[in-house]
Amino acid sequence: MVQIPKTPAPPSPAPSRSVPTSADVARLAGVSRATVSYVLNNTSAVRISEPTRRRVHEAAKELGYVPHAAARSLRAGHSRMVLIPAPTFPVGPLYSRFLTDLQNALAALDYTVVQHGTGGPHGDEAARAWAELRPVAVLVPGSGLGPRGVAVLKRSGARVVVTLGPETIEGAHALLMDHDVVGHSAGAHLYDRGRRRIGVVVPQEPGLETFSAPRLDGVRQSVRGTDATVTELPLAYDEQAAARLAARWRSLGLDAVFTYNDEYAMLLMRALLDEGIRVPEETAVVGADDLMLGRLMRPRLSTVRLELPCGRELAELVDRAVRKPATEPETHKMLGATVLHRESS
Amino acid sequence: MVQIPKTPAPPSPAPSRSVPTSADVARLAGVSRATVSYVLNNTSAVRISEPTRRRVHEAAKELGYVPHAAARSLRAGHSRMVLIPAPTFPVGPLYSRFLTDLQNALAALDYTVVQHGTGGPHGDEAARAWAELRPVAVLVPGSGLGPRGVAVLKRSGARVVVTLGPETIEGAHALLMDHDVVGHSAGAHLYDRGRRRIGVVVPQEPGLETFSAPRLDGVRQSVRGTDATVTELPLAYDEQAAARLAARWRSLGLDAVFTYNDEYAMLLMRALLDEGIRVPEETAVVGADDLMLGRLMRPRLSTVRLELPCGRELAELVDRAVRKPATEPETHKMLGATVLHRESS
DNA sequence: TTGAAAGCGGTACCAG
DNA sequence: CTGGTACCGCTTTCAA
Repeated sequence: MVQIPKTPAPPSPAPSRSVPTSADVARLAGVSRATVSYVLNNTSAVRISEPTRRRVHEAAKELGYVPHAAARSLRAGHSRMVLIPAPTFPVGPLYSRFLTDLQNALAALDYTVVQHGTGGPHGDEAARAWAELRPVAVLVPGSGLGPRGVAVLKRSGARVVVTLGPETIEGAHALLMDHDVVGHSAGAHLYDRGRRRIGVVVPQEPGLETFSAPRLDGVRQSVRGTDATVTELPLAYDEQAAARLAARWRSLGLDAVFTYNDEYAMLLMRALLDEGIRVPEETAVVGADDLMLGRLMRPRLSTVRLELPCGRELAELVDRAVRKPATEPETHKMLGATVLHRESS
Repeated sequence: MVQIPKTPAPPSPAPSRSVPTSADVARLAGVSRATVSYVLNNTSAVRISEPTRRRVHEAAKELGYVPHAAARSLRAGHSRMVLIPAPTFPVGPLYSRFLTDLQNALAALDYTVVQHGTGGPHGDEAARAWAELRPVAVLVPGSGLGPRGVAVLKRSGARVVVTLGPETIEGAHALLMDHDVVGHSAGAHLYDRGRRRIGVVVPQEPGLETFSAPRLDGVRQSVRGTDATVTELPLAYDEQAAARLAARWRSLGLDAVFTYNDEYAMLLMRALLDEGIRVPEETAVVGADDLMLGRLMRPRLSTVRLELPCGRELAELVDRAVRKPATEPETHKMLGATVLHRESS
């Protein structure tokens, strides 16, 4: 039976140039849109005859039909999109791997993971832009999202908001990734090795305060109530700055330094060595993040290895929360830290 | 005037828990949905009285109304979403900065940038998942997208497909980011400095072939027709592997090595030095990507600095192509490379 | 200046 | 087993 289009002569001159819809597939297969939907979604509540299924599949393939996610989620009233704001600063291999793991784990649970490039600084206004996409879950690394932002997301249908930062936010699940454990480990390690005048490098680069402040704080905590002192050392990520700091090193009277991460450690350690300061005899140096390259320094760099939650764990937490949103926001302390003692401390 | 809901008693028991729509705003403001749309979009073709505008804005704010992007783009027939597949491997600070720049530039042109976490390896099936989102443009770094994938995207409404890779793909704009210029620069530099037996490190890590193969090829090209030889040196990113390679270094009889990038350079250089091989006297070492840390090595690491296109340029190209899709796919050679000669070569 | 109504592409009821 | 149809939330004519 030949299908006759309902509209006798559609004004569109070149139908080939437009995007195929399920109606086009239905027309070509000689069935209704409903049937197309049933077939392509393998709807179990409905049995479609094998010949029909084949015709639909063939028509879909021939037209290069791809379903329209927006239309689908509009109708469904919800999506399976997990939204993660894209980081605005260069991110280390650690976080990179974590993100890839997480994406794969979520993809395995049939979520669509999307990193949204935010215009302004991650803030409550950014939350509005995210909310427009009606994600089912939002994972926000770092701080910067306030209770208002969380509220906006929740009001627009997000069933889960998870913050991966140093603090708990009202209304959101929190994966407390408080970097203070890093500083704490480093501080304790240095104290145990007899160091008492501890410097802590704080990067000048913007966007890193989120991590550097808690790390500094962790060192402070670790020596609280002892006779050890903690000195904050602002440092920009370039050789001259490091050289300047090294030049006045002896006047600072420090016997140890925790450098925020391995990159700053390598930068500073090189400058110290060039200045004739012996490591670790005169000054112990501890970095963080366990970069491969730290092992190449002489002396080999001691470092604090951060243990991020594995992607699958987090993915399952998200999935659980999506399915049973009644649960109160949970707070988990997710971060572990281990000192890898090598030669520089 | 009190508004009376059209439906006498809607079955929804808790309307407070559902997402506010423009209809809710209209109801609260005592106007029609059309008016709400006009006000919130500042539609210039229609003049709305000031009191009405205020009422609408207040209602929207009170309800915490956020427009539904899917519904909007469904109605409009197009979106302003630019889709970029998320990289699946740890990415350097260089590319990281490039991406951030690009995102900002596109955001300034009022596009929504979204990185899509692909399940499988970037391929033509992944293109289907991207196409479901109906992005107006797709930027694909690396290779892995074939002509079929491009066709799928185009058929589902993408007005621009740009590949940022080593090769041109049928139907897509190509920003030829052929990393061969990196290898070429390094090879030429080494040849100029009298080196004739050149090794090239090729990382064993998966996902890096996209870059390593062209870089190797570039070195080959640079010495074609001369008496110089090029030797491929597979290397995993760990200390033992580097030590093993260094142990048999003298038997290889090489007087120079280009190491893919600075990280591998540092790894290998350390191993060579530990083996007692003098750099650069016996063997010259050149890395790539100009990492800060390379400067800290002794001898300071020579490197090839890659010049990525600036984000704004690319954003404008995309914007132009979106607005005038009639244009033939263009092919641009976007990559420059400069040798930074320091002490290791 | 404002409102009614027709869709955009899919899904899921209910009837046949 | 399949077709008709009423939506999902929003924009945009066309009338009033």
